[in-house]
Amino acid sequence: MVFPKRIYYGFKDFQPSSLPKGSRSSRGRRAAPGNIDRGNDMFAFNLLATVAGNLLNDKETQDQPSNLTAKEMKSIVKHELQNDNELPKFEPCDQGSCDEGKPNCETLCKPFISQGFVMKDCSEASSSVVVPPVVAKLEANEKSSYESTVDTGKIDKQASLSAEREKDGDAGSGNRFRSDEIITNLLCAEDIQDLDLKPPPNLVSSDSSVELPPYQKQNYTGFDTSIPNRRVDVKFSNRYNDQNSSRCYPSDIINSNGFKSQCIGGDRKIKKSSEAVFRKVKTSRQNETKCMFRSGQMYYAGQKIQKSSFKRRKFFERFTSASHQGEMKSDMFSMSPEKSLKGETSSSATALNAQTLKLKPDEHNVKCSIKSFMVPEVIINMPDSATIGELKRRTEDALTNLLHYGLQVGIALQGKKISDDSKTLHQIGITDTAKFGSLGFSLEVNSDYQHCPQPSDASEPVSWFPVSVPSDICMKGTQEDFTCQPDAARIIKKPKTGFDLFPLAKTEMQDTSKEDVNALAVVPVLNSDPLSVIPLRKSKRSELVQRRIRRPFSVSEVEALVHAVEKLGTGRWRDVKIRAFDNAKHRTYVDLKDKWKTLVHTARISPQQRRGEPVPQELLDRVLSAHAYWSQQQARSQIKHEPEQHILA
DNA sequence: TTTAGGG
DNA sequence: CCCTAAA
Repeated sequence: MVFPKRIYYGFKDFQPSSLPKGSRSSRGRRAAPGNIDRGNDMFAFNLLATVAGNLLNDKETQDQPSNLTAKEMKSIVKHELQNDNELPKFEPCDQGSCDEGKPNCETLCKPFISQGFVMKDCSEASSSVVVPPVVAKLEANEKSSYESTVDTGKIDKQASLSAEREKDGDAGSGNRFRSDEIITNLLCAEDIQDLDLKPPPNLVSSDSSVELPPYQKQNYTGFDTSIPNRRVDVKFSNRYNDQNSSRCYPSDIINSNGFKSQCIGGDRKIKKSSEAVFRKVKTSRQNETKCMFRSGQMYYAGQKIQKSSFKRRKFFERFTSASHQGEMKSDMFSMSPEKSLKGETSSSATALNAQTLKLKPDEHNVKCSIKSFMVPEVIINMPDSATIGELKRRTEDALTNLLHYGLQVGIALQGKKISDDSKTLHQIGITDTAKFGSLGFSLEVNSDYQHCPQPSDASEPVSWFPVSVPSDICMKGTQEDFTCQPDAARIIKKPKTGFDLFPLAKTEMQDTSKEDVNALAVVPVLNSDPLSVIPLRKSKRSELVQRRIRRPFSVSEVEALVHAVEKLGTGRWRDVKIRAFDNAKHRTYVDLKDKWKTLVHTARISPQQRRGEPVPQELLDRVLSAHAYWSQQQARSQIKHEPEQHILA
């Protein structure tokens, strides 16, 4: 997967009068396309996209044998995500677009965010004020140059798509402007401050609900030439308008964290199009507002982009039609069927793939290239005095956290979710005959997120630490709402990357209520539709429930377990749990029972056969003796009771 | 829900 | 760790 390391933003004067007055139903979660909410998804999305894009890193292609099961594929993808050691770098206002000598972009952006960026109060939106969307568009300033980068066989297709793009572009030309302008706008603090972000009267709503735009539809075109250097970008366009855009990432822009990319014609500016809808809501708590990020798409750039181009394709209908309300629309990604000779692996295949997926003779290879991910809805609660930088880091925290614990990978084929993880790619039809672009990846919230460790969890490694920023982060899942105990998310795991939380300014810390200081709370998104609140495990998609992460027992845990079992015996796992693991929320009594089972087994095998962290022999001896003792007790009690029952009978 | 045991 | 019959 390859994502741009930086995303550029530009602000364009909004045009309140031209904004349609959207209907605002009480349910309000899904607004009709084209309503007043259009626009600001872009910013929200890009915030997320940038973070996630960086998190996801450059896992560009994956060579998968076609007998790989969907489950395995998901596992691999997730593994890729989680193994990404790159520091998330969150740059909603890209430094790269700020010329030297200019004030830093956080300062520039602050007036923007303080005026209109923050939009929604999750809890009580007694009245809402709709802020006109601030539209940012970065338009392609080249489209002809890219043809040379793609296989000739695809030229025709691209040409036709180009034509379509032109057509659509004209339709939306009113909002388009050149990237140069955008960047200029972005860089001019005065301009930003001069923006009149006050909403027009007709956009003030007293409705108690806030209407949110539906998930963005995506138009996607991607041509994977299977030649990294000739990789062609995909393009997304949100549903609000079908304007096209394309982008090119000059090396000096994209380069970040060692990520090198090249762009022929490096003087050209990045091109991209997206929107974001922001709304402002009066909140009960003054000085605090919440950012609500709707899901969006991530843009990506190939590692060695030489040209970029956008073609369009009506692609999302499949997804939307097949999608359940509240379900995150599938992402796009392309797959290029690719036959592999025996033992041949793609040079871009990751080490993981290389060692995990050994191709058998005559096995077909399927090359998967993830083009983008959609990010589940995230709501971030923070004071409006916060700067963009804080928002960035807050979002980083949230996404980092979610990537570690809350996200799983979903796979869809032609818009239809693949629910059977055991099916192989071949069985599903993802083989030679796979149609280009028919496979979708998505990031989803997994139900086990509620199992995130708690501060009281004594068995948790010290790497758990309280988040030092006050924030509430709501996240809406893909298929199901997920909930997390409020304090369950007050800690996040410090990434191995050494990613540090930003220190909040003292003044701001003081302004924040104590209750919030250590809260990185994942709170359930209020769902106005009770019918949609369906327990995950009881849904038909139960197959999608992610397996809990493996958490090997530490020696100290084993010690506690052995001690408890010595005391209580082997048939009272609930008591063992309460006695020794009451504060280890991730250890269920079933887990303890299973662990005991494996301990007994471990104790019986030779030390050479044992794996994992070695358990002291002393403990294993105690396991055996305790097991023997309680087995005997159990047998005795049966002998003792059976006659009684016989007598009673 | 908890136990017990196979997968 | 998961799944689930049985209690």
